[in-house]
Amino acid sequence: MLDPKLLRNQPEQIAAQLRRRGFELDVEQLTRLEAERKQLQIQTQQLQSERNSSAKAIGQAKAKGEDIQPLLQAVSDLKSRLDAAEARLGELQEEINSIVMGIPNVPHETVPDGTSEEDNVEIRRWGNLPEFDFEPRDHVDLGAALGQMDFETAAKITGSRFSLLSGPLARLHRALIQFMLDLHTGEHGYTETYVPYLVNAESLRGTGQLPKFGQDLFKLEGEHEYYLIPTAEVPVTNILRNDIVDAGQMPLKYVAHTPCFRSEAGSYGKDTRGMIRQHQFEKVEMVQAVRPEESWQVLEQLTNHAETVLQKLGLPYRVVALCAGDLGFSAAKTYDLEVWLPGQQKYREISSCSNFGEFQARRMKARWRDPETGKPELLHTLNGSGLAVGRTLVAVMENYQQESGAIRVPEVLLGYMGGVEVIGSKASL
RNA sequence: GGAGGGUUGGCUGAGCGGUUGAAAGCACCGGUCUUGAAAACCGGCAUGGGUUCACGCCCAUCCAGGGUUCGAAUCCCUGACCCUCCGCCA
Repeated sequence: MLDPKLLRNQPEQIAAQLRRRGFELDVEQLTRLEAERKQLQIQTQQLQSERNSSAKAIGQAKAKGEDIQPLLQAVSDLKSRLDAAEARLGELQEEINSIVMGIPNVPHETVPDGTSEEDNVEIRRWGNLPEFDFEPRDHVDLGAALGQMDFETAAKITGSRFSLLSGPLARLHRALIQFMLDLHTGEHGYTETYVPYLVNAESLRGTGQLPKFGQDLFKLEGEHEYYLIPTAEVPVTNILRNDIVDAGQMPLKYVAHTPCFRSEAGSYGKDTRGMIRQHQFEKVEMVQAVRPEESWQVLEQLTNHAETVLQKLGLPYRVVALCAGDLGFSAAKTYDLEVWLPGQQKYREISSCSNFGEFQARRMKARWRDPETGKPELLHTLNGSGLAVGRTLVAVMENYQQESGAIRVPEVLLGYMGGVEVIGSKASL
């Protein structure tokens, strides 16, 4: 949520910034509603003030034993006028609020211009692309040949966009999770958290998935209005909702592994092959809550934390700055990490690291006490995948494949693999 | 599933329907004292909104939403969440 004061006082400037990301702010409508609200609010408050003072006068008169009938007479029609004013004000505020909740974050000045993925800007590359003296296969072929990745059976159990892993490949998947958590807790200073995988609507509003993107979510039927989490960002960031954090505890750094559930509505026909785009996938997510003045520096650090995972796994990648038009709803700036997939001969997104500034914090009233002022102030939130586990598995399979179709286990994962060094060798079966 | 109890400021915790936006304690900030610190003492200290050049003034907020009333933290209804006991259970 943007600062309502800013929205009120300089709507044109904000509209210009939002236009960069392709969002058209109806300034005329907003200023009209605001003017109306203001006038109505003043009027309502005057009536309330009148009610309060007359009620007080009646109380005092009664205490002195005076006759209160004339006073009661005087306020007889106040109530109806006040009720009407309050009702209209409430409607108006609701209307304004629903508009404001639907306005995306303003892109940071360093975010490149552009309207789509095509305009994203490559920042840096790491690693050498693997060279094969055979035609590299993609993870679907590799997995099928191994007999350890089975989309048909997953479709039987549930439907499309689910996967079934087995044997050493399933273990490799788990090993990646352990490795990532150990790395972020052990070397990057994050606190491991275990969180609910079902969340309420308020939490989704806090991080920005609602009210606009309900169609991307799986919603439970039944007694409770609960949703499956689309990312750990939702439960982890909402730890701070309605909280005031002591300055001494900052920065707060959380890491969590969770499954993520996405309906992928509107992505029909896109990435239908393999594990790239699934309704259910595992992700290790880093979340930070920091002092406002630190957030831009922290975004760079957090991105580096995600990069470290790829570096340790020896997976070549590039870092891309999303252009304004490609930014997510709540983000002020985002770096995507794209890993090299030999099977597709392409870089594919494997992590997304964003600074949300105070956008999420304002929605969820996540604050910290600034020792300078002694006042509670909005903190800044950031998060990044560290990493998407399914896609990392894909990347490992494709980059570490052998001509035989076997998969060599990356060095850093050996300790998690119970002695398996090559998946698909006789020894692993 | 059954029966009770609860939700008040950063925290703990009082609160007869009428100067209660809210006692008290803790925490925090400032001051006195002290060589310094602690202790003691004095003072300050909720959030959001409106208005003012400013001092200030006004409005809202005691889980949420309705209701009763001239007036609600306080009474009534509904809901959410938490706790205790019983039952069931990984």
